[in-house]
Amino acid sequence: MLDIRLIREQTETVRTRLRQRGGDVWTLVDEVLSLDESRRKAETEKQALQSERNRVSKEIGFAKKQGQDTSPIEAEMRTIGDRVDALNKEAADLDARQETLLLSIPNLPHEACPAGASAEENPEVRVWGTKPVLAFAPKDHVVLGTELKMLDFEAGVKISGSAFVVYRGAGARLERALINFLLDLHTTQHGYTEIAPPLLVKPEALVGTGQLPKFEDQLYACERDGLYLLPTAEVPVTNLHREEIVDPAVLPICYAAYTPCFRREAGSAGLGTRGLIRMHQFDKVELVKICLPQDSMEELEKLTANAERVLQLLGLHYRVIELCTGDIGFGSAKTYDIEVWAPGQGTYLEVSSCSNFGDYQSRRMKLRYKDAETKKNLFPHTLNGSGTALARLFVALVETYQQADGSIALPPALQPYFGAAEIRNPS
RNA sequence: GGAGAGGUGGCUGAGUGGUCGAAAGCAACGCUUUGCUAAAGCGUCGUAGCUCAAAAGGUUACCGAGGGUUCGAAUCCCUCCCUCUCCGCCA
Repeated sequence: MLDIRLIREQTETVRTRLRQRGGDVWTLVDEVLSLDESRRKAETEKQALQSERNRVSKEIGFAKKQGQDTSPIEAEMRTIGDRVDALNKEAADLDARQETLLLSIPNLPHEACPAGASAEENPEVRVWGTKPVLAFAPKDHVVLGTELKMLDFEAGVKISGSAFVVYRGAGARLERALINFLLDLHTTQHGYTEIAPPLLVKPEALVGTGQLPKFEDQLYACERDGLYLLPTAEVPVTNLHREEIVDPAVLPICYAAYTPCFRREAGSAGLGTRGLIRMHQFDKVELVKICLPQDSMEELEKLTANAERVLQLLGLHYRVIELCTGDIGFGSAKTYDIEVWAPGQGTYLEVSSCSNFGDYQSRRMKLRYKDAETKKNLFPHTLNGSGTALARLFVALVETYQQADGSIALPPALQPYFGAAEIRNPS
């Protein structure tokens, strides 16, 4: 969340930057400021009374020891107590309202975030490789996966409903090979520590990373237990250090985690999309970083490069785009999306979104570090990016490496993980 | 799920109604002494809010969480949560 002091002291800047996101969130600035003013007024008044009460209470203690009758003062203090209670309620109420409001205000886009109204204005940053040229009409992954008995969409529907899939045989094995390949790459080559987190998380964790309170309708909830299925490993992994004061010497902290991700995709336009493109459950390897504020932009570049490395090693053509102010996510200050080419789709698919959240998440989750010089507790910056999403990587992979005879030739990097060089029809 | 024990500052641990944000020890940091190390001495050493132009200072809150009793609560009462041990169940 945004620092209320920043809103107070640099109101115009905050308003302007929020405005760049589009919509009308910027209008919440005035609301939060007026709430803040009443809150502080109530607080100050309350504290003056409490101070008075503390002082007199001590005097009563002394007087009683000397055997004096203190009942008149006590009666007087009772009325002060009542006023304190009332003011306390008022202050607590205003504080809660301010907190709620602050939690629903998105992050400020960074100066380095390109201005723009919508996805159409996202600039392309770079392109790697070229679109593969096939000597035949490419099949899409649904056809390929079904023919090779790797993907069973009907079974997914039977067991769990639409937008669920069953991987089987070589498909299940390929998925597992990809997971291992990605984790090994990031842990042994890029210096990330592997994490295997719980898949059910508390609401506090989701507030910390920004999914709650605003996006509850996108989450699967286990109401009996007050837990949610995670929509991304970003949630448990970033929250590993929630409410901690970390030693700056250990920064940057770099974590890599494989987890399934669960998303309701309520109201999502693409939910009817054919195949694996948009599922309620999909696998993902997520990269998370916690670093010093001055390092976060450089870390974002590294993080993005680490995710790109996946596609390079797999020989998949991709492009990197930068999200403009009108398109970046709720908590993000700057985001790169990596889109891989899928020949069967004839389009680019987003397989990674790498974001610098600045101190937006760490403030929400009270994650801090003690500054070596000033000894003050400051908020570190958090980042995360997919490294990468598996389902769409699967799509790009089988569609790119499909052969004229309907088999799939796997790229060399994956062969040791898969245990074979190609996937053929098992029958 | 059943029974019991317990939750106090980075850690250990004292504190059963008043001057306690909290003794003491350890750890950490700074200074002094010291050829280095070690040791000793002195000092500093929680978090958040409000106030203040800022710093200093002042002030409030926080002893698992939330309520209650009281002029006054770490301390008394209630509810909840968590941890540990044992039993049951279980991958």
